[in-house]
Amino acid sequence: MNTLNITFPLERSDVVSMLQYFKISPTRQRVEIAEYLFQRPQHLSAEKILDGVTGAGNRVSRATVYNTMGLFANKGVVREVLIDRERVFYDSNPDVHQHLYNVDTGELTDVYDAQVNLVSEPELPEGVRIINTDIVYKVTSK
Amino acid sequence: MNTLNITFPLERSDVVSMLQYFKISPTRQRVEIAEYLFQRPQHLSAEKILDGVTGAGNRVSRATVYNTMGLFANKGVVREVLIDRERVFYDSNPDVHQHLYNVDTGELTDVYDAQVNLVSEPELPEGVRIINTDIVYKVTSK
DNA sequence: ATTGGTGCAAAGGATTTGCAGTCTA
DNA sequence: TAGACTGCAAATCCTTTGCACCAAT
Repeated sequence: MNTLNITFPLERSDVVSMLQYFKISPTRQRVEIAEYLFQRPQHLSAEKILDGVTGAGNRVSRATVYNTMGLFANKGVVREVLIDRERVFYDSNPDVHQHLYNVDTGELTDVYDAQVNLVSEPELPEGVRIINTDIVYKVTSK
Repeated sequence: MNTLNITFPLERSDVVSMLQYFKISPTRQRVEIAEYLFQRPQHLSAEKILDGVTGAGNRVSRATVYNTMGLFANKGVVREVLIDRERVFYDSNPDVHQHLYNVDTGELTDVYDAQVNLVSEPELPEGVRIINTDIVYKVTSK
């Protein structure tokens, strides 16, 4: 069901393989960051990633976290989620899924909905192709 | 096809009615901002709105533009579009539509796709209800 | 040696906030 | 007069950048 067929949590050796698959050289910092991300499918901000990685006893700088997440998002290792005004989230869930965003709490959760496949692709302008389709249900608890 | 049945461009008197409909008191600044927004369906950043309104010979401060757009988005006058990392866009198009975002150019365009109605609503947690559903097709021109 | 990667601190830039002044019912 | 609104400037805070140092081929 997912492209990468990941079994969470991903072990270090699998992380290295994955990075190589994406043509990313597995430096110490990148591996540690990816290990943290792929403990389980999750949505994390750069700050949380920094905290998590350093909290696990590794040394990484903020700049490297930002650089690395930009790289990962670009290569398709994670998906950037721009929903919250405050910050960018990075999604380590490789399965096809949608998001539920609670505007009151700021909570972001995954939704799986098979019927969403019925969505037809739109007519595209010349020369462009779809990278991905983001579907976000904004909800309120009021 | 759209809730408000707007005919662009919206005239001043219609803008006033619309704001009242949304329970927003139509101050001079708010009316001028809304007039600018509803000249036609469009996606504008706060900065562009400020430029546009002041460029039309009106006096509005940056803070008021931000306050007003926050208010408009909250009340449902416009829709906030969070796609571009750089800034928030406000969408004055009241029709049901989706977005096409070109990651290479930063261009944001509307898409109308009837078949999208086939999307089923997801199962929701207790006590929450959907405000709206955002669908964004991210495309590349490479 | 050359290229790529990292880290620190400073810079950048959109948005928010505090607060005083203004308007309006 | 009270409450709502506006505007200015300062503050905030996420993210990017410049640049020196380090690593690996």
